[in-house]
Amino acid sequence: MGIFNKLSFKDQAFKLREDAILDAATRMLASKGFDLMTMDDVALEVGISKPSLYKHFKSKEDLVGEALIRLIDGAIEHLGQMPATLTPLQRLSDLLEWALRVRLGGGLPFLPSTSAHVRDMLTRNLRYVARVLKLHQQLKALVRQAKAAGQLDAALPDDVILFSYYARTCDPSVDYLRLYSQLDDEAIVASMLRVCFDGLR
Amino acid sequence: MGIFNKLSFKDQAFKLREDAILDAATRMLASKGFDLMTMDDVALEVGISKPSLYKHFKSKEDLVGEALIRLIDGAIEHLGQMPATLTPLQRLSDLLEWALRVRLGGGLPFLPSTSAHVRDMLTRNLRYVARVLKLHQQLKALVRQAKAAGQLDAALPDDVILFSYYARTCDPSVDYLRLYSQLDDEAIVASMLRVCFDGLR
DNA sequence: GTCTATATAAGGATAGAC
DNA sequence: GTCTATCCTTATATAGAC
Repeated sequence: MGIFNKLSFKDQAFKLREDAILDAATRMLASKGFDLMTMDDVALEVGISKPSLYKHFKSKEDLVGEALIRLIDGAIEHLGQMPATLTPLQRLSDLLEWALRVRLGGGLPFLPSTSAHVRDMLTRNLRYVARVLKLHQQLKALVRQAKAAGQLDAALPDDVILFSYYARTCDPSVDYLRLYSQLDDEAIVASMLRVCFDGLR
Repeated sequence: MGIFNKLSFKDQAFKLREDAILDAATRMLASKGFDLMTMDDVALEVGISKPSLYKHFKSKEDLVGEALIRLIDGAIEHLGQMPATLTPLQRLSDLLEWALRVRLGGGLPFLPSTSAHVRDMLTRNLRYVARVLKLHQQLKALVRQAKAAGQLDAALPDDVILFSYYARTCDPSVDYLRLYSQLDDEAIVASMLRVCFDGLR
């Protein structure tokens, strides 16, 4: 029994450290991007050595994949927690707002991959692809409901709406507005939502 | 006199090769992005050796900067050639359409820098910054005219409109639509324009 | 000015001691 | 399981011959 408790404690500590690693990786991905995030940096930030890091994640690709899976799961969870009273369009808007706030708070956008390298890497990560597909199906259903209710432009193909929607979560204008405009985070979120659904006109 | 002609010929050949290098770099930046574009690849594609490549451009950053300057100049030139009859909004729409077609044809988006690394690099390139600023001023004037004429949402700050506009030229949804939707290039351009100015609603 | 050959540096990944 | 020390590959950049 004592042995089992001891193992359990170890496992708990292991799990805690794993979360710390994922947190650090997420922060660094958000600030520096995939290519400039080094395993040395992550290990240093967490306060462990590189070989220890590799005991948790067998490669950099694996680590990044897990961080993104956690993010997608957060989005799915946020979708599931929404009050039943919201319309499909309100759900889409609410999730985008959530994603923008996560990002402005130092987190990651989903669809972080404007780079073909990262995109290909993620495509080979079957667990990641499965999660993204699950989220994609839920969002596709919302888009169809919103279109049927006249809340989204029915002349636009589903794919166009969905990919444009994803693209807004990783829109570089957020970074530029933060750098070069006087808007605070609240105003940035509000502007992005308005531009997304109502356009520039 | 003969010597001067000879030098002139050499210079011409040098200039031609320089254009070939920039063409190759542009194609590779568009397809692989900054980090995966190697100087070896560029030299190989042009058919010269790496040291020769470094006779033309003193660094990878320099080469990429020149390629992007050429691109921005193309945009400025396209703006200048527009018929005088176009309204400010039509000019903005026309330039975005041009940028999207350039990109779909294997070229580059301006504002290629969703990566902080590339963005910082370009910020240090004063010649590039100067060109971008020139284009930015022209577009800002167009945005203000369009707003005054009621052709753009006056409730949106200029910065929001401008950065969102730039972001549409490098929108990752273009890549995803090409990969995963049935739309041809014409339909993609039309959809992107509609989404940009009228939103998803 | 062009090449072959090489210096140099960064970073992903691991061997082996404890 | 954790560390120190190291390997190995890749890619930028250059030295030096012709």
